[in-house]
Amino acid sequence: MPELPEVETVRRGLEPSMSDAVIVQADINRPDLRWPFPDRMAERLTDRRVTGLRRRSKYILADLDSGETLLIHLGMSGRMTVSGDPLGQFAHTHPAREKHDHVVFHMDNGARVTFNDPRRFGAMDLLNTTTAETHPLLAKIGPEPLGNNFNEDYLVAQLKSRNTPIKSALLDQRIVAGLGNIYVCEALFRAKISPTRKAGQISAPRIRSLVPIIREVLSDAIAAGGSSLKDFRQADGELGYFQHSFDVYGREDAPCHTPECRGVISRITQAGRSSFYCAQCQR
DNA sequence: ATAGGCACCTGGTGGC
DNA sequence: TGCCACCAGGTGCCTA
Repeated sequence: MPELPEVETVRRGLEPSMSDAVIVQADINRPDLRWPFPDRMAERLTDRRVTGLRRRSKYILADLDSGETLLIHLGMSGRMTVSGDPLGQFAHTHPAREKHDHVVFHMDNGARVTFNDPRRFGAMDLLNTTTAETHPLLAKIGPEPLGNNFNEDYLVAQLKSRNTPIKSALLDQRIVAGLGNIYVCEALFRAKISPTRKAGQISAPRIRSLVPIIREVLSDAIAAGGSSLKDFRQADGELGYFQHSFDVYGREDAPCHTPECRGVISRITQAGRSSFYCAQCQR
């Protein structure tokens, strides 16, 4: 589910409940997600004020007044939802604990933030705020696609000597952060580039064209409140709308959206994952 | 260094 | 209903 736009949507949804609020209780309902939780995680979170909520790639980073930062990754199926009354003005009830509710943060404003993740590919860790960028999970990640360090010259230089399909290259988080299977397919469609084309053999002008397109695809999705598939929900439980805007993802055998194009969308497997594209107009 | 494949885990869907 | 195969948003790790 969660690529950069979904993670950013979740971050924004959590902000009113978590930012500048104190975690008065942390329920840790199992010992691990993808990896074991850090030592004494509940104690290290309890009574800590969240001083800021950031996002880096697909990670949410909650800065704490202890000088530590809580790192959260949603994996494939992770969700974070808010219940209760963040303003703390009214009596309210919280929903019962559900299956796969692995971590629950009780905030001093009355909000409850629940991390639910059936497949448990997600992760949490605690790291020093000042050295967060050197954390093993963050150290090798490339530039933010919506930031200034991701630009045309950079992408051309990165892809120039790559012998891997452009699809795989754009999924490589070391080249650019935050893209996943859906938005790579969508960006390549808008750029009219076949996912099978070797990155290094695509002309510089076409590579350059990918930069504003990637920015646009991600911005559109964030503006729509995230997408992704079937069950993506924003922190307030509302469904994201971008899923209604997919041109290729999940549209196997459906007509190509390019005006005048008579093609239908194909699904192929690359590196074990589905790629959707129009073989007629993506070259 | 780079590229490709597997593993981790659960649930939903569709066919028989 | 039951069983089974296949598919799913990610990414660390291992092997050539």
